[in-house]
Amino acid sequence: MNKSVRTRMAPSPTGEMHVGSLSIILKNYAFAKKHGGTFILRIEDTDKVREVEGAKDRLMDVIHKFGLDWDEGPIKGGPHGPYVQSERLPIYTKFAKQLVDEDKAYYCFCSKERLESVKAAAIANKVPPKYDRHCRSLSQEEVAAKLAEGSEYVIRLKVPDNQEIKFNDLIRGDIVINSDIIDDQVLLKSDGFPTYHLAVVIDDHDMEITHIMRGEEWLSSTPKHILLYEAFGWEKPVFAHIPIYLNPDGQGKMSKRKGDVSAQSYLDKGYLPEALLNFFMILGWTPEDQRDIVTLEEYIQEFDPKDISKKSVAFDLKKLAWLNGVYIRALYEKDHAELIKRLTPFLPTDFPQEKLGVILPLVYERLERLTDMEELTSFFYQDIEQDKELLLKKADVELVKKQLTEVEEALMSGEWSLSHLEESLRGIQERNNYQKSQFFMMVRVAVTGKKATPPLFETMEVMGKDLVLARLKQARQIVSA
RNA sequence: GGCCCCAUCGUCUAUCGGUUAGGACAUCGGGUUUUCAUCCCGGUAAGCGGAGUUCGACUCUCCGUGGGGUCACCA
Repeated sequence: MNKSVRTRMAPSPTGEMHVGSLSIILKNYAFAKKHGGTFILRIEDTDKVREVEGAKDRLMDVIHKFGLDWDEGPIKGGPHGPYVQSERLPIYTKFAKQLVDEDKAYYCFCSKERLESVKAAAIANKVPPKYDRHCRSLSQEEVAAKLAEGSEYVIRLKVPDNQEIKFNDLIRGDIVINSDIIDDQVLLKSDGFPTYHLAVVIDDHDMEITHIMRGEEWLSSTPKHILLYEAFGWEKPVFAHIPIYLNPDGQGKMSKRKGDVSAQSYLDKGYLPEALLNFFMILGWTPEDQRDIVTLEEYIQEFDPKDISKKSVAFDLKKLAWLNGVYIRALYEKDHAELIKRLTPFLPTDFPQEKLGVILPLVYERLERLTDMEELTSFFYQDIEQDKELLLKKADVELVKKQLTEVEEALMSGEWSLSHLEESLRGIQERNNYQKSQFFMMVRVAVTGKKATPPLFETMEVMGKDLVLARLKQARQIVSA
């Protein structure tokens, strides 16, 4: 292709960034980068009723948090601005009027009430609800009169009768739809704002978008856009409708009812942005060699939208969790300091920061999410309560008391080192021929209060002599009680 | 319901007419180990159904069935 690739993502500031939207941003971004093209961010804020305060900034903020960025768009600007639709109103009005002048669109003065009753009647008669084109046949004089008296109006597209509308989708191939099922679409709303359909077509053309990669939910409105491109006589971009994410159980598109849908919420839950990105990459697309771990750079090289799977995919949380663990372990190996930095916001306020460096090596490979850190390490700095039943598992009171006393005495003296700890405890176990699993598990529970912990000796070393001795004493009291 | 899209292990996928249908996650079992985790090894598990086309269909066609999307002065 000789025309430089230009892709875009156009979120609407009506809520938080959806994981599906972010995934589509990733694809548009990667495709543009792969071809040395341009990725554009455009804000589609034409619905003033649903707009949410601050949403626009959070949308942009989240994109940055995932390490992505746009080449043209809000903040950055660019040769095709403004990139916020509410700042482009005159453009839409101009083109809408142009369509009316060319007899490709018309004024409609129908009241909301009339529209409602037309719809209700259609439903009652079990026919597809559709505008009855009441105003399509208004004479020029009638329209002029209505306009003169200041009646509210919208501008609707004159959709042709029984016409085959064809377009090609990069992922699905040729798609043909009969125009009869398309309503005379509202292009310009009575508040003067354009509808999505008018605005996207004008902006995508104006911003010279070459490839539209968007969610599959837009597939059925693409014919409307095709009609508009043809009405304006504009060249059509390449379309690629990307399958949507289904709930983890595979039932229906992702909904708040069944889990988190905002990209930010996954960050908040301790997923690494790069792990999430990797997850988006391999959900519905596989690299040639079928590997699961793909970096952004590799993705840019290898990704091709035409290879995206056609089917909607379940948002498999299990795989995400696995991927996140892989990324946490890799980050630890690569850059301790960076992992510590990422972990910090997830630590409780009483966490002993100065000990993080020695605690982390003990637990990092047990972290599936950054939020796991608290649960995994709380016994290092918070009071614990040992379970008597657990302490006495596979042994009786007298034996456990004896064992605890022996351990206490052994650790009282000598230097506090890993080798000393190991020699002492192993010595006690071997000399008395204690059952390994019983003895070490008992000590583990006594010292940490937990059945599952990092390696015992290392853990005790990091805890320090005072704490360990105190815990042993506490355990002895609980057993005796 | 109309229209559109889709259909291989539980999940995500490989296969692009001829394979013992492969991989990853999950799951199960084993090894390493004082627990958990990591790591290593192994197992269970799939072509929705029915007609065609073909020497031969998971793969092509059609019809069912199932799933998803969409039918606003929302995007």
